[in-house]
Amino acid sequence: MAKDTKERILDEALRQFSQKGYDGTNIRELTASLGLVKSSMYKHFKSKQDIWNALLDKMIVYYAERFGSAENLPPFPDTLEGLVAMTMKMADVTIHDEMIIMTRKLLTIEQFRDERARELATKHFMTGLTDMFTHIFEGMMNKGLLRQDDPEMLAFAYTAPISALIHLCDREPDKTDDAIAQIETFSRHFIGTYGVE
Amino acid sequence: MAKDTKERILDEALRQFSQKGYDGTNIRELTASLGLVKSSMYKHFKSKQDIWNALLDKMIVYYAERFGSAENLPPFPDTLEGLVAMTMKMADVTIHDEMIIMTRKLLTIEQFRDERARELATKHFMTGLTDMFTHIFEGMMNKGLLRQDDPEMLAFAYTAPISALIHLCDREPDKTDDAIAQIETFSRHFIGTYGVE
DNA sequence: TATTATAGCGAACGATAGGTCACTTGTCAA
DNA sequence: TTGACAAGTGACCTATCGTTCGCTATAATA
Repeated sequence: MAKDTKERILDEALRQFSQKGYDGTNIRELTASLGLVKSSMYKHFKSKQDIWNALLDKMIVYYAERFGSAENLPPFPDTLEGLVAMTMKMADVTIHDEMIIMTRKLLTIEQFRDERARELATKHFMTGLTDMFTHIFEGMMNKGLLRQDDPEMLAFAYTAPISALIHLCDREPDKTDDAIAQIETFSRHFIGTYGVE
Repeated sequence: MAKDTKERILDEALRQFSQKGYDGTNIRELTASLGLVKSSMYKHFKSKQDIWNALLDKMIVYYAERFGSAENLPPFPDTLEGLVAMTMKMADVTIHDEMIIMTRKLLTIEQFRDERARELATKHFMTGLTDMFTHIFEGMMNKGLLRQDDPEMLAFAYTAPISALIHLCDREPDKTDDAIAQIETFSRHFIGTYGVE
């Protein structure tokens, strides 16, 4: 039950920080959401800032485990339709998984005030996606599925619009269905342009 | 001198809100930056929230004047190189103009907590750019400069990556030069793909 | 010149923030 | 059975927040 509370505090902190920001979140509300009183928090963390630090540590570890190693990369699609399918699968997860949504919101909100949040934001929103798809597109070009081109440029041209639509879902959840449809349309347009055959 | 102070408060509020967020900004520091004491602010605004409201009013008016009317649209480029030039000109302004940068940061930070900030964010970051380039690409397709295609899709595919690089500059100003170079490379790659001849 | 509105000031307000501390409770090992 | 420790509680501290108020200096108006 002990470590559980520490984890529950971190979970609730992610929830509230991502909604109201670090400054807009107060310990009393945070702990009250867990059925605790604010002083209880200090049995698990030294300070509010300490919660923030632990939360970012956790996010960094999670990101490294999830996207940092080559083993966790998705397999290269062997058809153009496979690329669409893989894209839609990834989009669906990243758009609907509440934890991932909150992480993205948090990084978006706090990127200008916290150094590590800034670094993670660039990884999450730009380089991570580009790197992943650079590899995928390299593989697909070698298999003759994609027109020969600069794979990194194509990866960027592919992921940036999708990323923009994901951010739109974070901002306006009502538009989620539209955005997902747009992602698929965009993906098909992309393979229509760069796909072979 | 009277209205001047009111404007100066709004300017400084934009500066501090965009750096530290609404909650992270306090009236004492804000007014002190203008050589005033905090109570003087209340001669010009009813409350802190009132500053926020006035600031968003101003931003909405500014955006409508700048991008809302057809007259202020840039002229259609009549060469592919003209598209690159126009893109780089717009990117240069939007990346280096401090007021625009602060506006973008503010909308990024506060988009999840303020309804009007959310709406403006979607306009600034998505629909505004897409709409503008949809028109431009329609014109260029009619002139035979761009391959016949869905102009809205192309506009989205063109502006989203550029927008992502602009956001990167906001987050990591050190990478500004790289990002600008990337925008040009991307723009040329785009006309290489969709340009005629 | 007398009057009035404006804009600034400093002191003070209540509310709330993060944080500390002495205390209680429950668990488990010695 | 007892002692130690972890986890939770409520009272309390200090700092700071946004806000109000009475005062003053100035400048425009009548």
